Amino acid sequence: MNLLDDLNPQQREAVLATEGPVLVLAGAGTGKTRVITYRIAHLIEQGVPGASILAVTFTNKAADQMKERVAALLARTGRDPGEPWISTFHSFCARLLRREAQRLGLPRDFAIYDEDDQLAALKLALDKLGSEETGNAVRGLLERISFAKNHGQTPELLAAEAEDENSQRVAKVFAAYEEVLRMAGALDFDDLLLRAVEVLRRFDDARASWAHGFRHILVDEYQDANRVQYDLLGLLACEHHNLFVVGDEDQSIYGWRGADVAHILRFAEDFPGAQVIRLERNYRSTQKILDAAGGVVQKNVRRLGKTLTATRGEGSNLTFYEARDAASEAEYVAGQLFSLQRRDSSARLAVLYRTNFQSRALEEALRRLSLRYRVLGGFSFYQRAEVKDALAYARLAIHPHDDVALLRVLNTPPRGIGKTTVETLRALARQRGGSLWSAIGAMLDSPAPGRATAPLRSFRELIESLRADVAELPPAGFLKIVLERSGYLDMLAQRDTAEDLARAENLKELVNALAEGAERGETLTDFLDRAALVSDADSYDERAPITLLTLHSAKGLEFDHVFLVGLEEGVFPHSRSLHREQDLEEERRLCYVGMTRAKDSLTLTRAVYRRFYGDERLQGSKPSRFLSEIPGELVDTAVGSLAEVGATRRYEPDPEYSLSPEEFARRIRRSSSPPPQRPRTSPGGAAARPRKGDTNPLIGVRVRHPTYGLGTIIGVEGEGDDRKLTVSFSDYGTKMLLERYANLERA
DNA sequence: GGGAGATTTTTTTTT
DNA sequence: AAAATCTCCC
Repeated sequence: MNLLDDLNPQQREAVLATEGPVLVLAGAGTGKTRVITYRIAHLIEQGVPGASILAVTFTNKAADQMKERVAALLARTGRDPGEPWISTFHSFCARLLRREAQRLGLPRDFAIYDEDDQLAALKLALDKLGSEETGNAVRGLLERISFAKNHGQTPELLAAEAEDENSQRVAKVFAAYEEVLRMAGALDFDDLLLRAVEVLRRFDDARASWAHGFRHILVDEYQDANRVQYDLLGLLACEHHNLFVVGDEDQSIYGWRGADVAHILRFAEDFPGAQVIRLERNYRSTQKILDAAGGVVQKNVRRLGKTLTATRGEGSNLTFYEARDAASEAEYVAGQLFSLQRRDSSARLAVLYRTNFQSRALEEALRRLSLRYRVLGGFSFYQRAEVKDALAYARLAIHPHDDVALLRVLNTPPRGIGKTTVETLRALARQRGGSLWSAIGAMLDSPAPGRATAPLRSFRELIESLRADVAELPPAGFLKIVLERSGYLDMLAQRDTAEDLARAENLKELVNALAEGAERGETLTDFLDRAALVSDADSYDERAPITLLTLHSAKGLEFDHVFLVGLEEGVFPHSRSLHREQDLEEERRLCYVGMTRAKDSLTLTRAVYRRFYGDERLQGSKPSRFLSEIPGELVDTAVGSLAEVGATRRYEPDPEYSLSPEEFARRIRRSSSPPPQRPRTSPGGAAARPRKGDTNPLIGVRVRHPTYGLGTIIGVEGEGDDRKLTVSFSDYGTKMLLERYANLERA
């Protein structure tokens, strides 16, 4: 049986072009993964050893899927798949670094810091600098550091070119952060890529041997490559030049993580002699869905452009539903899911949204109808506190100078080492320029015994004993000992709530997972790597009848019927993308990705009013601009929808909004467009009627702000110079302003 | 040192 | 609304 018979002419061309650089521009649903997997199978069939093939993806999900499919194809042809390297960029780099770590002076068993760890490390760094930053600012700093790293910056470089005080500070924090990681023997996600590139750049023999080893390199979703990943590919392909990349510039949705569409746009210049093959036959969606999605993304400027042709026929129109609020939006979606499922119990259905918080309303509605569903995202197993605690003990046993891990478990379970002691230890560590672990040693060696001496001593003994065991025992056995000796299980048993029971169960699960891993030959370090590198999206279960997921995690998946919810300005496109054209283009691509997940039907919904941050007020919204970018003739309005798709109705934020659904719908119908204007509010006017207990006459006053425009005062706090006003703006949501600075005028 | 209660923050998207 | 963080008191 010939594999090539399964492919169309362009796909076949891509599979057969085995020499030199190749760029496959593959629109959504055109068989991108198919081309990669068939190519791998074809190469192996041609006698290329599996181990000389490297295929990289961005997600574990994609990597797993690819492995499975390649194995299935080769089983068909009766070939032994050998061991092609199929993994994500990050786990490939981790693997490379495990072999090459010593060259860089890294411990062989370096830890991998996930985002939580990074944040904790950054806080430690800030603490060392005596900084006061909290929550918000810390995240921002981490982003800046990551950005710097991904653009080839070091703390020194950054400091050298810093022009203002702020940049100077970032450079300083960056340096302190790097020092925390260095001392902990840890690498963050960015480091994995950077350090792998460093090895290949600095050591000719290393580069020669890795580049020699991979005769064929294949890359999925090339549009998501950032600069470091691009560099890595260049280095790995430097000998054989057989670099095969597949991507779609219209599906580049990771710009915020450093992905640069430019890489795919100029592949042919970067790799001279590259062949470019286009796949434009779409096997997934109906033509109407493709045209609708195309209509949106066509508004983008930075793209190569392509037209997808459906092989599955025209299909039916999209559906639009405008609901009153998030709850009724969810109710509508749930109802539709219910009847779709009734019609065809094997149909695979999905609800896509921009941000995770939108899942809550949907979940409630689904549960009311007793629909079974899965939510992608949220807490993954490895992110649970108890799992992270257990793994932190393991990390400490391997590398006790890991401050982040140490702080995590120092007093978990409670053993009498509280804030004061931790502060003392931190001070000591700072002063000695060492880790907290060595500070514990120093403290215990000093003559003056304090209140925490005994607990610290027993903690030290605990970790020492685990250090001795970690080398001796199999991973699962070791973890069991960790849980017993640390008193973690006792703590859970003692508290004995339902939650603790579940935690204990999870830990059992973790021990099992380690045992299973060990059967596959995984070491404890391998397991820790995997725990750090898996993501929520990897738990995707193909058989689940209904899946709720974000647009980002939907990439690469397909469903029979798709519901895209929350199509409102500020939600999707996201409010933080509204002010930069390039961000908007990315949102538009995200919309394209979401729409093209659908095979048979696509329903778009939005809520007129939505609640944010558990605010008691509902915020009015404008329909997402994407709705008006879809050719109108492709969309039908659902029965019961409050408005047609094209209606550019505009709603004021409505602080006192409290109409019944019926009354609400009636008013909207009556005043079709223009919107249901509240009577102009004035102090004391009917519409400005304050809520109970609120007597401040300013409430309800309409004001104008120089940048935010028109708004309504909905809250007053404080007196005189420090008076703070909460104002609800039509286009910018609710803001808290210091009256003194806000420059407000009565409207 | 620890916990209860108050206060503040969170909402992009992921390896 | 829920989670994270802070504050205060025993």
